[in-house]
Amino acid sequence: MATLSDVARRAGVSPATASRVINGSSKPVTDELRERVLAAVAELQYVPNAHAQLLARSHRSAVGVIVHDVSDPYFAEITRGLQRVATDQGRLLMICNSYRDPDRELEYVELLRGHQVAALILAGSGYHDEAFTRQLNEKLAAYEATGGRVAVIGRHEHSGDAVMPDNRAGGHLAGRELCELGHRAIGVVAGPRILTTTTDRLAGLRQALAEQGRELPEHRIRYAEFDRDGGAEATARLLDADPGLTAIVALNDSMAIGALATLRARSLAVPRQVSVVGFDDMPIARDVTPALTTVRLPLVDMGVRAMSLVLGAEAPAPRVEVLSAELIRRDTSGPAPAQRREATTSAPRARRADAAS
Amino acid sequence: MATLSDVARRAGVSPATASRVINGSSKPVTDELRERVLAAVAELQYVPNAHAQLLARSHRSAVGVIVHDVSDPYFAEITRGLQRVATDQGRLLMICNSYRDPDRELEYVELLRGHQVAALILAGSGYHDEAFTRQLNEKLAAYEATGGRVAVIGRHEHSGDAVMPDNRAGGHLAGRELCELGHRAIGVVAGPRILTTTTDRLAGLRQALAEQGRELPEHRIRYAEFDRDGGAEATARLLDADPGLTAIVALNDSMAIGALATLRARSLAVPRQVSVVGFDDMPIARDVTPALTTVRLPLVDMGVRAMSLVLGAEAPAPRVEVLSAELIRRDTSGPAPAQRREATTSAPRARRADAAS
DNA sequence: TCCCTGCGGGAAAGGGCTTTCTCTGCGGTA
DNA sequence: TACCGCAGAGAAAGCCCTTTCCCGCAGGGA
Repeated sequence: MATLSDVARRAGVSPATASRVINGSSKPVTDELRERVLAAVAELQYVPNAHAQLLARSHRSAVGVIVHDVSDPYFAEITRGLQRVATDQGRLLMICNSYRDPDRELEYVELLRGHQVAALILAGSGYHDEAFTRQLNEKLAAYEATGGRVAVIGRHEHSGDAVMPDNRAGGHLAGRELCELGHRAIGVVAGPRILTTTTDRLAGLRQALAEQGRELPEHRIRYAEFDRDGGAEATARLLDADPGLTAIVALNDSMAIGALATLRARSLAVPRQVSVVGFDDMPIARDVTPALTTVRLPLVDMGVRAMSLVLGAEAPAPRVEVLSAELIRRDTSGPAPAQRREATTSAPRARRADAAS
Repeated sequence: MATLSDVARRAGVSPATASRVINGSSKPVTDELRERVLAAVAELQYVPNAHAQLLARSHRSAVGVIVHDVSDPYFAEITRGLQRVATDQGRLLMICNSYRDPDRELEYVELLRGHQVAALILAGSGYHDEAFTRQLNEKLAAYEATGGRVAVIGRHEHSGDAVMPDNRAGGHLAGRELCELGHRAIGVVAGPRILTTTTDRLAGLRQALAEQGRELPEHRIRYAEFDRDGGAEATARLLDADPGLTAIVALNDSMAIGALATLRARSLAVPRQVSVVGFDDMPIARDVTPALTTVRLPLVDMGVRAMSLVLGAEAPAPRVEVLSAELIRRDTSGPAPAQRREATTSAPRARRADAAS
């Protein structure tokens, strides 16, 4: 690899001058020397060693991002928002997938810190895990102590600024909608219970039911992976245990798609026999058939805000921005079938007649 | 930020010793000193400066990857394959999204070279653009000349090893299937014509029709962006121009999903009135309704192979691995409706009666 | 007893770049 | 003419690590 001094030698100038030409320094250089340097760069196909540069100018310009998985639409959208702002400001993003592994999350914080990022953004649910939360907080605090900026998206329990989708309100929206449609036997296809996102959404849902004097018994909840297959499987378990269900809330859209797959496999008509409500409003939600009723979160905006917070002026105290959820009515939700309402027992098909309550 | 010498000073040892402890060097260090160093590291929350490390050990270990967009399922799957191999070998991946902007692609090659990556992988279609292709090739050659390894996925026109999905055979598969189902009025929803992927797939399709003595007239092809909205829009244009179409081939699954949306909006039954065949077999293909008939490409495997090539032994000459495509029959394809076959003119609805040929 | 060996540790030389500081030579003012 | 100031170029001091080379010392063989 050609180095700067190779270029300088070839151009017959000092490395200092070469550097100035290459970086468009404010220090003036005569046109003749400039030309010579540029020519040498072209001839040698010179590319500056980024590590050496980064080391020399102790600049911190890149921003580190830790997400569950960029190719998961939820995070893809958030990342889009992050990128938009970062690009505007000429910042490079270093994106890391934690695949929801707490240890990996911790490692990535170190890694990114080691890479001298100017700021750190963690997106994705927090964990109900005291020890881990404390550890992560220590690391983040240490990073902030050295001038690093931190923002989290969708997790409240950490130091630094936070952008929070209103998961609880979203859960409430879904619950209220189904209640108003007359559903009483509502099952929930939930993500891992260790995630705060799961419990927050569940809490909102529970509250909506409570307002109608109902409750959400634990046996009507199935926890599984937060993805399509998890949703399919949880739905199957739910239906096996309680065939009288008239509605299913999936705690994210991927799971909802899995739920629809299971319902289709069992020839249950959506929404005539069973309604389905998702969560997140990922782009694909409108393209499944029937189009998915879901709770929309302003994902791109969440990314934009987080990045703005972290690149903007420092605040005396951590800021929290809550972004609200919105119900998007499409075609997977409809009135509860009269004859199926509140099929309280759980024997096979037969008992769909007893309209309870 | 604490530095290595801070740690060393605090532990009362030399930086050399501190470094050895921290990196688990082969050189032995007495337990007592080791303890002291480790304690100092913990107290100072020391994290080595990655740039300094990378500069000091001139090790090239990371691998650069340039894709269109990681959150596009096509590339997400490929990336999964790349990751798998890279992780196994303890390599870090630097992933860059070019968003199909040739200039950005060129920039990223430089950027990654500047970051001293051990290898470079470019995934995604090539361009029909001589000037660009030449430029990129020069850059890649310069990189290879300094010991860098290069592999491309899905583009043939560059130096370095190549992993090629058999786009042409895939197009042929789709075309033959539709011919066998009796379709004669076949429209194509294509990606940008500047992409070699588009033209390769189209060529295969054309060949399949030619084998049946048919041809694919240019007016039955609509070029648009390689995404859902592009597919929806192209389908609309296609249908406007030629309402007698009984089948649509979309040149990737995202476009196929857009096509399904347009068909649904126009109340055209799939596959009864119109068949649809996609391309790629992204995960979502099985979850749309009707489930998408498509041409499967071994995306993950493509990633695995490319990374293996690039991290494996160097070959005297560039290698090319061609991976074959496979037709996946699902529910969007069916026999051509008898009365709609080969509606050759293009006036409005009325002429669906003339069953030609 | 002397020399050699080997081990644990430190000094110091990079690695490639940026940037401050220094130096030279020129034009302009007193 | 003598001096000042400044523009343009280079020398050199870092930036933070890794790693080679070297040194001192203790133990073992002759």
